[in-house]
This record gives sequence, C-alpha cells and structure tokens, in this order.
Amino acid sequence: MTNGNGSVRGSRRGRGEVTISEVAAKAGVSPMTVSRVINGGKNVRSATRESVERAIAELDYSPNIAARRLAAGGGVRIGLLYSNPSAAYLSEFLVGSLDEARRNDVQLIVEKCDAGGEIAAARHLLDSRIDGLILPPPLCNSPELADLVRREKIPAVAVASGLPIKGISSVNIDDFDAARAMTDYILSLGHRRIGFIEGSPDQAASGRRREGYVAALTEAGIDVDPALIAPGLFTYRSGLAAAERLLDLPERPTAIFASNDDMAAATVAAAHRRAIDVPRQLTVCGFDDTALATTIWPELTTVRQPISDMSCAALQILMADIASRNGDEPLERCEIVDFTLIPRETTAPLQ
Amino acid sequence: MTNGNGSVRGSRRGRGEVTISEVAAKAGVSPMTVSRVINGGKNVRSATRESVERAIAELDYSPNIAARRLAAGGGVRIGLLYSNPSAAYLSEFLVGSLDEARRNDVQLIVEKCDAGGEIAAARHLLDSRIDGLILPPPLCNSPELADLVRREKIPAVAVASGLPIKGISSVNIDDFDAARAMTDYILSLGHRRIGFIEGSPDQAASGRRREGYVAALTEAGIDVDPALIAPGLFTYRSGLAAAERLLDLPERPTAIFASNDDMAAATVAAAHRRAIDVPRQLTVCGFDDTALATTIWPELTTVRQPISDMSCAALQILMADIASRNGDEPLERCEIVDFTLIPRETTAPLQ
DNA sequence: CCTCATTTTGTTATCGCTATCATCAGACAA
DNA sequence: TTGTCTGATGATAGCGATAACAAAATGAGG
Repeated sequence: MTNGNGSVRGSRRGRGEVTISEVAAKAGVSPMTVSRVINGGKNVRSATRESVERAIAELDYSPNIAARRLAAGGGVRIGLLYSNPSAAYLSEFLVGSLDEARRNDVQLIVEKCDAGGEIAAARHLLDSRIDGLILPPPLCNSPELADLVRREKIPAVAVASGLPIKGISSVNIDDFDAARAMTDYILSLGHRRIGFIEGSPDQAASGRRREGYVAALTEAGIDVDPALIAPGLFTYRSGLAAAERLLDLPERPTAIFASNDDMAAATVAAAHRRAIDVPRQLTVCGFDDTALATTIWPELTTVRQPISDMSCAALQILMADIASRNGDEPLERCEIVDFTLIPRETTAPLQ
Repeated sequence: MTNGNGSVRGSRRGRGEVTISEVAAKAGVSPMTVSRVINGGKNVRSATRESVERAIAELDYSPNIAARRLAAGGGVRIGLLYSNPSAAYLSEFLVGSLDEARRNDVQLIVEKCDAGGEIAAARHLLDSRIDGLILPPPLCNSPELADLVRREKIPAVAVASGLPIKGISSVNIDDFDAARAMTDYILSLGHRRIGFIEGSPDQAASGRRREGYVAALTEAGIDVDPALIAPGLFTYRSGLAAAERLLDLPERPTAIFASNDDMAAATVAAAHRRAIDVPRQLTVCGFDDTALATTIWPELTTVRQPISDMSCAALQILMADIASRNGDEPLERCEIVDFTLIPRETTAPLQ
C-alpha cells in the first residue's frame, strides 16, 4: 500500500523528522557542532555558525524534545504557582511563559492553589523537583512563600509584586510612575476632584499606585482630600462599595481612578445605576488592561501592563539563573518593563 | 569545589530514578520482558508477568516517558490554535491541556491567530510538523479550517463546537440539554415570560442553545413569543443592545436567559441602568461559567462547562488517535461531557 | 620555525526504552 | 523418537540528542 499522502506532509509521521545529523551533513560539520549552535554554544566560529544556521533554516529543523531530555538527563523544570485565577490575567500570563518555555524546551509545571494552601502547594511543587519558581500576583506578595523560597534556596521570580523582594528576582512595571502618569492624564483633561480606589493592602503594588496618584496631585498643587481615597480589595465587589461611597459624597468627584480594571468596571456600573453618564458626567480609569477592560462598555481607559512580556521575562531570568548557578544563593535581579497608557472610552474632558 | 548544586538537587527525591533494567534484575528477567509487561504485552507467561509486576510495585518504577518516545519513534507535537482570547475561557482551557500534555510528554504548540488569519496560522502550525490539532471555540466552527484539516488528513479535535463536525473529533457538553435544563429551572421559579439572547449565528452551539430554550417552553405548554428572542454575538456590547431591546418591550420579560456570561453581565448592567433590581425584578442567567460570572455582582446563575476537563479530554483523544494511526483517515470520536447548573445570585422566584 | 596556550571541531559513550530478530523450550503429529 | 511448529524470552541495535574527552586548528611569543 502506498501512503497516498506522500506530499509535503509526508515528512510528518514519526520517521521523516529532520535530525541533527542531516543538518550536520548539509552544513558539512559534525552533529556536535550543530548541537552547540542550537544551544547558543560559545566557541563556534561565526562562519561555521552561519552555515549551520542556514542548514537549519533550509531543512526547517527543530530538535527532538524527547531525545534532548533523555540525553541531557532531564530538562529544566520550572513551576508556576498561581492562586487567584483572575482569569484574564492568568491567560495572558500563561501565553507568555508557555511560549518562552516551549522555545527553550523547559518544562513548565502549572499548579493552582487555593487560598491558604500556598505553602502546601509550593512544597508539592518543590518536591516534584523543580529548578525554579514563578510567582504571579497575588502570591508574589506572600511573605510565607518568600520565606520558603529563600530557605530552599531555589531561584524564584515574582511578577508584578510592586516592589523588589529580598532574595527573589522580580519583574515589574513602575507602578508609581504609571499611576502618576494616569493621574496626570486625568488632570490634563481638566479634572480637579479625582477619586481614587485603592487596591488590596497586602499587595505592595497598591501602595505604589496610591503614592503615584498622590504625587501627581501634589505636583499639580492640589490638596489631597482623604475623603476621595476609598479602600478596595481589587475585586469587583469591593470596587462597587468604594465607588458608591465616592459617588455619594456631598461634593462628588468628576473622575475616579481605580487601582485595577475590575474595580473600574464596578465604578462604571455604580455610576450607571445612579444615572450618571460615563464619560460625560464621570471619567473612570482602570489599571492593568485585562480583557475586562475591552469586554465592558464603554471600554475602559487604563494602564497596560505587558503581562505576557513580563511572564516571558520572568522565565528568561530563571533560566539564566539556573544555567549560571554554582550551587550558591540564587541571584536577585529586578527588571522594570515599560507600561503604556491606553485611552479608551471612559475618559473625557471636564465639561 | 563540591558540587553543592548536585547535592541539593539530589536531596529532592527525583521520582522515576528507577530504570527498567533494575526492575528486570529484581524480577530475574530481561529488560525486554519488563517492557512487554508494561505495554500490555501479549506472549508473556502469567507467572513471569506477575513477578515483573511485583518488582515494579516494589521499586515504585515508572517508565521514563522521554526515553520511551525516543525509542518508540517520534515525539508527538500537538498544535492548539486559538483566535478570540476570551481570556477567561482560554486560561481554563490552557490549564487543562497543558497539564495533560506535560503528563504525557507531548509538545503543545500554542498559536494565536487574528480574525481572518485562521488559515494562514493553521498552515503555519501544520508546516511545523504537528501530529494533531486542537480547536477551541470559536475556531472549532470555522468551515474553512475544517476543510483544511480534512484535506490534510490530520487528526483534530473541536472543543465546544456545539455539534459534531464531519471528519473531526469533538468534545462537547450537550448544549441543547443544558439550555433546556436552565430554562426548566427558570420556569420552576414561576417565570413565564422568559427572554432569550442568542449567541453568534456562526457558532453551532448558539442554535442548540436556542433550541433547548424553545423545547423547554414548548414542553411546558408555553407559546414561544418571537419578540422575546433577541439576536446577539456573544459579546458584551451585543448583549447590551439585546437586553435593552428586551427590557424596552411593552410587556417586559421577568427573566432573561443569555447564551453566555458576557451577555448576561451586559443584561445585568442594562437592568441596573433602568433601575430594575436583579434578581428581585428581573431574573438573569448566563452560560459557560467563565470567571466573569463570579467577578460581577450580583454573581451570575449560569451553566458550567468543565472547560479544563474538556481540553484535557481533547488531548487524550488526539493522543489515542495518533497512537493508533495506520496512515489512513483520522478517526472521528465525539465525546459528550456533563454540564452543571450553577444557581447563584441573579435568579429568584417570580414575585 | 617551533612551543605552548587557546580556540574550535570531532569522537565516543551513553540516556532509558523498544523493534527486530534470534533463540529456546515445550507440544504435538507422524 | 524425531521434526516442526508455536509461544515465551533474550540479545542486539538503534531512536536523536548531549557530555566529556580527544584532536586539530589557530595564534602569540620567543
């Protein structure tokens, strides 16, 4: 029986996979040299490297993950522990790190933990022999987890922790700057009474954002009215309560800056319930640019965190750390990435 | 220098350190025999099999997947193509298939495509030598993609496509049953004028859901009022328009069943804008149980699809298909998984 | 022109498992 | 008994990649 399939796709099906030897043959070098080129190896003459790379491209070669793992004696395994599936956040996060993980052939082990079970879940990950750990918010701010990580001397990266954490690498945007920029933007629209809804007090980023808001007002010569700052917990519900409090103030703010998108969405809802039009009668801004921001209507003006870039960066830091490890303390790198202000439909000049 | 690194790692008990040879030695047979026992081998005397199995149990042996794949030929690569990152959906989806992929050491290649770029993206995946393809909604309903898959004779699984698709396996809940169950539930609360917001017409599930709604009403002896069925597109915005239309009807429905959570959330918002209390004056239900359902307030009564179980099942189907493949047509399996009705805060008995 | 230090490249030996084929023990017909 | 056949087992050879070491090429300095 012929495999009536023979065309381009014939190369699939187990056997036709391009191997490292074929690449080597085509490039006129030994397989080992190809291997070195693939793995960013040093000590390869650039002429050789180029010819190998050309061969790789022409044959559309990609290494066999199983063989590599077998030969290399178990690849790198990195744990990703998440707790609060702020789904929108998580999915973007996953996409970023997954992609990078696949590119570098590291095993990403994603584990969820319920509130209170952080330590148990982390232990579980540790026991399954991981070489590094990624901590997205809100876990990145858990002191217990940080302790555990330090004690086990395992490389870890906190993402969006708001502030650096001792003994742990981190990837952040500058929350202070971002909040200040957003507040400046609102000020530029003419608003003077700007309400602020705070984030969860146990997240360091919350404080940074409030400070940014305060700084912008202060720099603009505006007194900070404590009544305009309402506590929140990053949840829709807490945002609803906070927004109601602000909107029921005798002298209502003309703009409200919520510390995340969920609370901003709640603010929009609260305003609508009071027949206050957004943005004509009330400007609303969020933070994070999660999917929710464009899901609701009107779409939220917000600050974009490049979440998938951040998780990708986290993975890179870990890999570098693991690769360069001498058995001593994990290194502690802090990376700051850029945020972007995204004006959409919930902001308008003061009438 | 001592290898401080190695020792740390050594202390974390690596599982699967036991090899097939050790088992063979302990059982007094050759590795090959052990292999046969493991792989449901025929032609092994039952006495031999038992002794091998005992050895396996005692040593707590588990085979090295990488080695197995290498020896058995070709690692499996499976593509996961997604387009509309309904973030909440995607993240749950990813978690399910990722987990299963890791467990079986298959490479999951996640690729995103923009609207209109489905074919190009799929081709790209195909060209990168994948052995199977997973299609979450809404791509699972793309006829062009289905054609491509059939033409290339590559095993594929559509998840939540609503209906079976010729030549492609699928994993679904019974959308018809689910919608009927939800409608029955609303009826049981005493409601008689029940509005329905349809999903996107190009998604087969939309039709099934409407049919379920109609069936429930019919069975209850209630005439289906076409005015109570409003078209939608699964987006918040379309839901808002549909809800407004329903709420502005001369004889307003006392309940609205939206075909997904986004549109249900929009319905709640529209109601609030009209000062209609949910659920006291209006019962609202969604579908899918995405994160949005519990994000907003009041929390949505909805139908839960076990998304991560479904994506996990999809991967299993693919793996089975690939493993049993003889070079002929991919098989076409349809799996139906259970849904769950989740009553939360947006439904109440008719006053 | 030769030596020594330093790249750069090639060789060999696995990694843990399974395909393939050879081998061997027993069953059974002649 | 002898030969043939069948099913159970073992020996050998990779799968595709990398580690560790060996060899060759390069370059600097005397």
